[in-house]
Amino acid sequence: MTIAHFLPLTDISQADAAACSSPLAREAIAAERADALAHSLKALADPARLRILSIVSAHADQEACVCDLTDQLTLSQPTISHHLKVLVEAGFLIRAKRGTWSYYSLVPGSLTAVGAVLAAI
Amino acid sequence: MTIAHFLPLTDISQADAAACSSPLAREAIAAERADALAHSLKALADPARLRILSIVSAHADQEACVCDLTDQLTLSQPTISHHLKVLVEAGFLIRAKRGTWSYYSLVPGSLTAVGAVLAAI
DNA sequence: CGTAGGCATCGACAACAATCAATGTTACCG
DNA sequence: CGGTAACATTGATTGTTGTCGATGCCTACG
Repeated sequence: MTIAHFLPLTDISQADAAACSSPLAREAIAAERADALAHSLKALADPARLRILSIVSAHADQEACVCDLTDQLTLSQPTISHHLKVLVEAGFLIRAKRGTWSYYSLVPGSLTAVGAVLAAI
Repeated sequence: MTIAHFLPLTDISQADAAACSSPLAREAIAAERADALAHSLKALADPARLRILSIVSAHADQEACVCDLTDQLTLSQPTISHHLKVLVEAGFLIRAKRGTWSYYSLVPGSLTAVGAVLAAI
């Protein structure tokens, strides 16, 4: 009978850890969740895309067409289309084509959700 | 005397906008703010770095040494050092060297701040 | 129909970033 | 001191990404 019998199992496993290590208060994020979150953040981590989201969000009807963006961003039209595609595929924008124009609008709650996950890390 | 005299100034300026455009409810994000936010998000937009932050945050004393990270991440030690440097320079981690070991801890509120800015876009 | 305008896609290129092996630096220990 | 252990830095490589010109597609309009 040793003192180990009176310790919780986690303390026994800690005996294997390095000397510098301290106990865990909870589980760390899983690898797949980190991958998914990183994917979302990668879509947001570009100045042009952040400005696109902000311009869309600043419109009274929460909608902007590509011409609104080419006016305000000093980028070529193909580049803006590329950024829009990234944001749509990441789930932050949805596209609505009406006539000749394409209108982009925010997916409600998508930015808030990412922000909340970040704050919970 | 035309009808324009009875319209608010914003409507007059809107006359210059393209036909597809809708009125703005507020200002969009400034270019420099977008740059700064993108820089922060770029530091976070990597699975390994998110896991590092989570592992640090999961420790009871909110502190982890490099050996904790090399144990849990399947990455070489130089790569982990590189990610740690990125997170320190972006203002999410601080480094405390004690003896042979380097201990990394979260900068309080840094993640929450980014999350809040995101949600406000 | 033919033409023009709005937008998406393609292909190419340059800049950047993630990774690792090798090496350097610093502190501890015998 | 010499050796070892923990971590940082360097250099090279490879994959990724932002950007643009050229082109294609679709819709409206005369």
